[in-house]
Amino acid sequence: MKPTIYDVARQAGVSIATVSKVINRTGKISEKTRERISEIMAEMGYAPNLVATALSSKKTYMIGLLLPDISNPYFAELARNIEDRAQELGYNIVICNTDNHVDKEREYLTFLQQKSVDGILLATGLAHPESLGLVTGKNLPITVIAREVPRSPVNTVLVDDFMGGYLAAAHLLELGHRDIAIIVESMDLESSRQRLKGYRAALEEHGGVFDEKWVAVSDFTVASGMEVAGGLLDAAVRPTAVFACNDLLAIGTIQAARARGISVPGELSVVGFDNTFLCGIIDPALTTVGQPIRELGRQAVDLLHKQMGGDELARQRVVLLPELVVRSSTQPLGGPDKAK
Amino acid sequence: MKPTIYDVARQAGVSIATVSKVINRTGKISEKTRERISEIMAEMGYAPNLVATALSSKKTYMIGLLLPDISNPYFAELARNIEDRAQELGYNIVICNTDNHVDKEREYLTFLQQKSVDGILLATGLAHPESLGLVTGKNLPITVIAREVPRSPVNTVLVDDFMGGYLAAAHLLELGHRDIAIIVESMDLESSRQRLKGYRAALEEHGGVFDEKWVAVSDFTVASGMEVAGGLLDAAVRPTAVFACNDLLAIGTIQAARARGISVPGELSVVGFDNTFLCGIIDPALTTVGQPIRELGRQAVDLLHKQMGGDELARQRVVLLPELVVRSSTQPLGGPDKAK
DNA sequence: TTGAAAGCGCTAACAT
DNA sequence: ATGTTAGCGCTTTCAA
Repeated sequence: MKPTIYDVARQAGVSIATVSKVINRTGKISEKTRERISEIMAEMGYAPNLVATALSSKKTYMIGLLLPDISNPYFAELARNIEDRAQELGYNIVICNTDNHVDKEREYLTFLQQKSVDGILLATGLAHPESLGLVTGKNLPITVIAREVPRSPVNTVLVDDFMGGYLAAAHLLELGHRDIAIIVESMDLESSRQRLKGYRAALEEHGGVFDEKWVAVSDFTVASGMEVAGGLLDAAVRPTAVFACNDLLAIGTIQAARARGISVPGELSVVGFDNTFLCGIIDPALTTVGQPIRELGRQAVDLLHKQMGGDELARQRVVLLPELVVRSSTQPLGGPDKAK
Repeated sequence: MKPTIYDVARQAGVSIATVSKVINRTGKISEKTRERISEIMAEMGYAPNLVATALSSKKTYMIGLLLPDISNPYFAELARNIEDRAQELGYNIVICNTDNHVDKEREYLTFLQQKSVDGILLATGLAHPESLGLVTGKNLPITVIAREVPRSPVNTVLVDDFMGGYLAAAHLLELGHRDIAIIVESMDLESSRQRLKGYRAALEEHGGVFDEKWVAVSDFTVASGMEVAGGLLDAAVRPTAVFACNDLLAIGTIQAARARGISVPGELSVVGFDNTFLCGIIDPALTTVGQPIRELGRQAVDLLHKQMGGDELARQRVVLLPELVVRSSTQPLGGPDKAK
């Protein structure tokens, strides 16, 4: 059997309290006994049972991470950065795929609480206020990532989606495009609404006119992006540029264009959102609005960490700024020669 | 404060043992009291503290998953399937990114043990026998995924890499190719060696000759695949086909070809390995050797589950079969017209 | 500086 | 059918 603190104490001829103190570097212990006990622990191959520690100290050093689907590159990259930072701080990450289902979300939330995770990182879709209620108030630290939760006093880390939408549209407008379609992921997401608003603002600011016919809604898969983009491209009047609200949809759009013999960026410019590694992999390389995924992950963990530290800080919202990353999927209307 | 089993017992006027029994559906409890206690628990919003449960029952319902990098699509997809199955069985997954570093691997391994996870899923690279020793013997259930660990009595789930290599090469040979290069991920991996052997076997079986000059070694990134493929393509005599040992490398190969104005599949056929969702996203769509990722994940969890159930089953190795998935990145040597 | 002892919240014999 | 009680392995006052 694995040695316990009792075994160590007996072996060293001291009490378990003393051993506990050298383990945790708490209290006052003479240099001599500290060393002796340390040696003995090493010899015996002793390692504290962290479940017992958790029970008495009420800290599990576990963080629950809720996201729609870890196999989605955006979330995979996010998860990676989160885990890295958490690890640095001594925390483990428990992943929970919700598929944006309210039930799954709720199920995980209650389960994680029973497991006494120290905090929760919420990067999943429909952060229904009701679901949030499951956590909020029960003084379980939580921070929401990349999701705006209006009217809820929770810590949040996100990118400026409005600005992102603006950047994408402005880029296309500057290239001379006027018939710019936008494909949003879902109107249920505040981030989608913000990106749409940003797109609209850019349009109007540049003397353009916002037209409902250029707004298409899909879900978050390549396939649905392809389908929705197809509808746009088959319409009587076809857009010369498409702003897809995430890279997957942008890729779907490119595929839809290819299937119809429409060249990108020759006849159609495409802008994505997220700047996942996919952008560099597809052809043409995708111009996109880059989210600082790494920072998003780190800041979220840091913010949560503060809360978990008992820091009764006022709830805050950290807004990171997106950045336009120009690659090869966009070009001036009418071709590079006629560049404005 | 959250109610404990004592609160419930007091409220119901019974002993905690009775409450425990209705929680766990163990022992004999009259229908009446069961219902009454259930109601009371619901009223009080009682939920068992799983840390305490874990301490006394010695089961945490946590599984540690070690993989190189969750942001790699292959592992992300694997992780997704693993989490799904684990969730069905009531287990949570703790992710650990090792970057194939022996130290990180070791660190996580000891840490997970202290946290008393019920089992470990090892999908990380250099499963050094020594590292394995950290777990093996300490009767911590473990199963290794997609990694062959020679001479170690651990449960394993993997695909037949030899067959995979064979399928890839045979496909190219049947298309008439003779100058077929292979890019392996790392010769340290048994899977790489097996794929290479399969490739070689196919070659020789088809009357070809194995030539060292067609074997290139890279690591597991798109960039390195691109670089290594570049070397192959710039050589005096250029291959007409490349078998890359994973999709990322295959994509790198396609990019290297594109950068040189070499058309794929026109002048160069490319086959990948894994069948991640990337295959359908890039242009041309990638012909690849498909791993049954979903099955891999599920079977691994199931196998681990048996062990955790105390099933003293003999160690076993489950070998799943790969399948060739033909898409658009391969074509007969000399063009589709001259198809053999 | 060190130790005794009372929890933490639950499970599981063993009694009743 | 229900209750008593001794742990599980550790933390943390409070004494000594």
